[in-house]
Amino acid sequence: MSSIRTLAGSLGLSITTVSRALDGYSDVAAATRERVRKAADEVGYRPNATARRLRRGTGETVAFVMPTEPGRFYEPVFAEQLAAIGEHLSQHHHDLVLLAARPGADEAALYRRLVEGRRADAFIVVRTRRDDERVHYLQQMGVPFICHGRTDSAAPYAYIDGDGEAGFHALTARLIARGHRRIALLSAPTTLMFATRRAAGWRKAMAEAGLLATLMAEGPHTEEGGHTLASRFLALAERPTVMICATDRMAVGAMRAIENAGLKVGHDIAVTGHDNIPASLYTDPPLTTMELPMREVGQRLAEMVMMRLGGADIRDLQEVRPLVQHPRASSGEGA
Amino acid sequence: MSSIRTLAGSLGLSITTVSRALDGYSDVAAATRERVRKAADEVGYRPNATARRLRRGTGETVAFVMPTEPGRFYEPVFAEQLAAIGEHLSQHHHDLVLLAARPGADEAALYRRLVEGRRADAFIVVRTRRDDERVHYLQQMGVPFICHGRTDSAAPYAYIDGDGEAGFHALTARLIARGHRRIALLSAPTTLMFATRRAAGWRKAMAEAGLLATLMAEGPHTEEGGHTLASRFLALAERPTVMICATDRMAVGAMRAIENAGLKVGHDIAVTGHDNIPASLYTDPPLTTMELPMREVGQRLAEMVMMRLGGADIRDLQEVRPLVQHPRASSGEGA
DNA sequence: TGTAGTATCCAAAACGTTTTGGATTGGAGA
DNA sequence: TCTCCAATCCAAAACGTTTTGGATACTACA
Repeated sequence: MSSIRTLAGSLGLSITTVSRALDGYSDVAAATRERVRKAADEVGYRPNATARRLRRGTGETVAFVMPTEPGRFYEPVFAEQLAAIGEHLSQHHHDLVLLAARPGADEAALYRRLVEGRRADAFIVVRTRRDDERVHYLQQMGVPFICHGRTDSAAPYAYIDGDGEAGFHALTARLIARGHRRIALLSAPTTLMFATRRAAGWRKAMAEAGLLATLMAEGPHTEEGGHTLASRFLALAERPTVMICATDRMAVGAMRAIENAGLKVGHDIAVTGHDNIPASLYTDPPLTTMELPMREVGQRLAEMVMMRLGGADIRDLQEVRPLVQHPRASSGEGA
Repeated sequence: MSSIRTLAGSLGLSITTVSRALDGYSDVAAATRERVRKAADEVGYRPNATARRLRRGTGETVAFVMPTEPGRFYEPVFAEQLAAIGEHLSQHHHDLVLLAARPGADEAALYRRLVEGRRADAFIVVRTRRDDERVHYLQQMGVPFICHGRTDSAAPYAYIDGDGEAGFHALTARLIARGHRRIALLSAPTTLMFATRRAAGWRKAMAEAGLLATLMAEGPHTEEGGHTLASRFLALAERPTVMICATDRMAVGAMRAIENAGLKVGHDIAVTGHDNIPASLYTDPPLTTMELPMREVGQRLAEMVMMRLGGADIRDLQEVRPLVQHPRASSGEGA
């Protein structure tokens, strides 16, 4: 029944010695250690994770709560990131537990349940909002966490984020240099931090060129959202010559609206996105975009969680990464 | 320190009574139960999950191992399914732990670690293969699991699957009825069970119409894979008038290859896919596809796992679901 | 020979619950 | 008054580890 007990029994050793042999302590003879290791291998003994966790006082568990909105709103980006996080954490013998909740009451209750029941000893917080109650709560409870994205918190917190502001600034400046003047921004909801940052980059480049940053609208960051906002801009008397979209999914919707209006993307109107989703290479024409490589982010997120759990200082766990630009034909650039 | 102990102490009750009060046993007075409940609420007491699991002997944990291939190969479909599973499991106070491994040695080692260390008491197995060692292993160890997709196992196993065979059969028959004769299949690797099933449906419809099912090629189910296979078919002397793709991502790649060759999708050549990814509505023209709704599958998968853990018979947990067809302009159908 | 030091092992406590098997009390019925 | 039963509570065991604080035997050295 009790696994380490039977193993110890069959070897004529105490469970203490078996435990210490397998953990590589120096106070067990090399010969004994080998004997124990071999026997454990043979019977496929592996310490019961729950018991070890209880004794050690650590759950060895990191929680990832997916924000799910009602309706079709999944983030393709999550899958790749999750795979990277899971892969990396399991190398450190930690489990990634995945939960899902709609932002709001459900989400708050879930966080409380996880923290109070000690079901997770660290969190990864994604899709950060400008005023983010998840961050407030975790700070207040003193639970370690790493954000993917920034927030408007006064107290310091650990994060990794793509430099969306610099990315959109560079993109906008590039397009202005190519002669564009009426540059519209199709933004995601600005309660989301990433949308705010990207908008700031666009606005800054416009200001530097002495252009008015008036052509901005925000909506859901889906194909449909992009389609709706683009249609609105197309109806203008003086329509924009560029539509900068907050995400590739929005850009796909915008491209469709433009073509439906009998115009040619990349010729009559430039379109750009963000994320470099696989399909962006296969739109017609290929979509100009930029990205923060999700595998790397996932891996780094996992590393940062482990460092935080190891006691690393929050201030050493704040990273802003440059985005990789992919200029393509949808903005009259690239191949 | 010890949470239930302090709570009991502050109430002047034994920990037994506190525990039973919170669990709703009938041998504690109604008044006491209320008193305990209120006190627990006030101090935010929640039983330590690890301790409860150890005592109860159940990990309350379901594992989901994502198959990750090297290179860019994420499945957008996973994210939505995972969200649904996570949401549903957590209602039953179970955790979904997410791991990732490349099919092969890594994957086998991971399964062993999970099972032997009792880190999971049930599994969800996705992207099933015709000869699937994960299924063999779990059957042999007697660990409960549910497959998304079928496999060639002799022993019974629990699964939920879309009826890809019927779906591709219906689609092919529909296109034959519209006058098509040279119908090509752009298949995913046939080691994957879903690819085999879909191919079977296509082949059957061709046979019923007395047509030769020779135009078939297989490759990675990505945009690039679809592009490559489509290019190959376009080089044929007598090129196909339909390209049925195993997935929407392949279809997106195929559409691009066709347009690059100066042909018009939906007019010169019909293209179809499978998955109904959000972008499929926004390709030009909109992509004919079909789907097994992932939210429903995720939820059902979670339910089935709970039933299996509750001792339900495997034979009652085998479901094949019809696909929802979405005929659109890429095959000259729909709006 | 005695003693200190080292190498190797182990019994028992602890982690925070749930559950088992009573113990105690008070009231109803004889 | 005594017995029995129901209602309410509780002490202690158990879950399977890890860790603490020795115990034992052997070696080396004086």
